[in-house]
Amino acid sequence: MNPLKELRQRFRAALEPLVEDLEDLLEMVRPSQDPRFGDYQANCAMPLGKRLGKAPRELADQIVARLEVDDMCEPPEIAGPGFINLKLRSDWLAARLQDAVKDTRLGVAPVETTRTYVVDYSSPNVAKPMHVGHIRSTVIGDALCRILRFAGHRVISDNHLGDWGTQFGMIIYGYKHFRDESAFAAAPVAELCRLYQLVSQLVDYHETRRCLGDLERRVTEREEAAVAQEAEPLPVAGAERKRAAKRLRGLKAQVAEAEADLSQARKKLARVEQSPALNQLATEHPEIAQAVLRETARLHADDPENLALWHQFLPQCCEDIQRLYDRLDVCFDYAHGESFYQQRLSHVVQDFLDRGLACLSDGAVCVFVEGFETPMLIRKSDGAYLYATTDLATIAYRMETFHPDAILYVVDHRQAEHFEKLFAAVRLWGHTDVELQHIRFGTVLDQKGKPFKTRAGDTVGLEGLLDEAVRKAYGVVSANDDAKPGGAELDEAQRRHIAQVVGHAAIKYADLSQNRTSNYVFNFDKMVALEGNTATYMQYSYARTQSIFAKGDVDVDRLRDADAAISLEHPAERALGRELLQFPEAIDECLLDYRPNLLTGYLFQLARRFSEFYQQCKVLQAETESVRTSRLILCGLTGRVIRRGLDLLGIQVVDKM
RNA sequence: GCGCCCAUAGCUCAGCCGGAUAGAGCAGCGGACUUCUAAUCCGCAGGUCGCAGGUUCGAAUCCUGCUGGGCGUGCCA
Repeated sequence: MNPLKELRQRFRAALEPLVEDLEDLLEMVRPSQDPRFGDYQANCAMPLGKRLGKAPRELADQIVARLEVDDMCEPPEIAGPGFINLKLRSDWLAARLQDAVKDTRLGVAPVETTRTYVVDYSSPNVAKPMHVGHIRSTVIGDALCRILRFAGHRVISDNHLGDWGTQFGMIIYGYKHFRDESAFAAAPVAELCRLYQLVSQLVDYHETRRCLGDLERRVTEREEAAVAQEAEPLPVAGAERKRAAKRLRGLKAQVAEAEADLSQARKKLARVEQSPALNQLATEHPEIAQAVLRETARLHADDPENLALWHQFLPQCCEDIQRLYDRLDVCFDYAHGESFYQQRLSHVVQDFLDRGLACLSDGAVCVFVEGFETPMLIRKSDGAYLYATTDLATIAYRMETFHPDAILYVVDHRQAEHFEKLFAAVRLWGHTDVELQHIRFGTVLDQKGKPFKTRAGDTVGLEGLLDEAVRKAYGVVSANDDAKPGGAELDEAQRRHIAQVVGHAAIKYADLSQNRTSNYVFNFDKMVALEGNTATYMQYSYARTQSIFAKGDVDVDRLRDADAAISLEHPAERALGRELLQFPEAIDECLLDYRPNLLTGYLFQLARRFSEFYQQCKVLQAETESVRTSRLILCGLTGRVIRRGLDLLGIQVVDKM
């Protein structure tokens, strides 16, 4: 049972005779923020008073008089200007807890109307090794899928792989010119990866070489502009003076930016030029960028040789990525990459043209969308298609194949405008009865606050990151085990297993516990810190629930069926019990705006309540047998809610830590 | 230039479709280990919620302006 939902139902009955249109009033029934005001509070008397022109306190009296909550709550109290404070009765709490104990869904009722969701997330470029930038989409997307499924929805997870772009032209070119036959035979994935990076570096080298003059010129121009601005006499008046100062600051920042770009470009060049081998390759392949594009174009034109290579390489590339998904415990129903939609692209463009939704401009096919100055391009002037084209084709396919009620895109916030245009174009195209959501999240930043760059080289590989987290977790697990008063309890294999679970969880949780819309500063130490609001704290709490059963030799399942009474005499018991009953509320809240951090927040609160309870209430040595049983049941339910909650986040638990 | 996002404790952040005295974690200080696992708990200290107006019985939350930062901005994804 969802207590909040139940209370709102009761308020609905009480308010209906008083007022029409009461949905917004019902939303004002909510959990109290301060325990002194009870468990829930209704704030609807004040706005209602305004609406009806009556005194809010008087209305609160009327509402309370009609409110039938005797079975559920202590007598409601009216406070301040007209707050209605509600405290749940302990016997009601205890009865609902018993319901939850017997319920495999822990009191979370399936949604009344099942919807079909397509969730599009992770979407790595299969030619490149996955790096830290892929974490957020993968982890958040996976968590949302799990939560939606648990809530009772039909969920189709789809990994929109980047498997058809220039990166394959690079690999193909590299394979044809640079491959090391024996390395390829021994470890094809690693060799393909090397080839990609080599070609990418050479392309980059020539591109940078070509732009160097522009970069130098830009620095000079900006310096001159800044000097000129500085030479201007400052206006005397306040606002004008401020504006001038701001302009100067802006110009100086631009100079710094240009200088940084230039110095980075020079470093890039030096890296190649200082290596005789690379330098030679660069000299031998001056037109490599164009050659790569030609290989890509041949692939797209169904050239038999390149297509065969693509068919050979694709599974090998995916193998590498799959290993990471296995480690992360992430899986997809479908992995329809860009290549899957190739045949449809020309039809999409033609359809837009035929219906007059798109037009030609400078040789490119454009969809103009209201509210945006710049159009969405769906075909380049050279005839090539763009990712917007693929996105449109993908939506059409999903609509006819899955008939979804909603499609969620778990993608970096920097693509917000792209999605706004895309969604608008889809509406023009006629798909109006589907919820399209860009589940945006903040960029992963480095320590300096700069976005991780995919090309710049210095990205942290995802695999190494996971290894490091596991390594750190191993250290902490061992230290904790060694420090146990009765001596260490875990053997080497157990420690390693626990370190795997704890390390991976640390990385996922660090991401999920943050509001997805804010930027995510990548901080290794913070990620794997094993204290505070972390997965480890939750996992530890879970392990403690299990260790009580082990120590007391208690059969949890038998206890569950025993129908024993639950007592909530101690404040810590009551607080824990109420928290446990709010699991359904946490799920609801979380799905309202697709924000997993609301679920982590709930779990953290629950784990804290449990720690308090654990500290203050002896379980195995409880005063009486019935209190002991009651507390054991609370421990059992706590363990199940934590385990289930973490499972919904894609995080596992262990019985001993 | 235009558009979008952000600004809350020393640090990292939560709270943001209006509710009572703004919350956590980390760091700091002081307590609690003959432990049902101290990876814990209790207490203290820490704040002009960027600034200025406005709407309201009531604003961190909504509106306007400003300041500071980030991102995006027709043929990359």
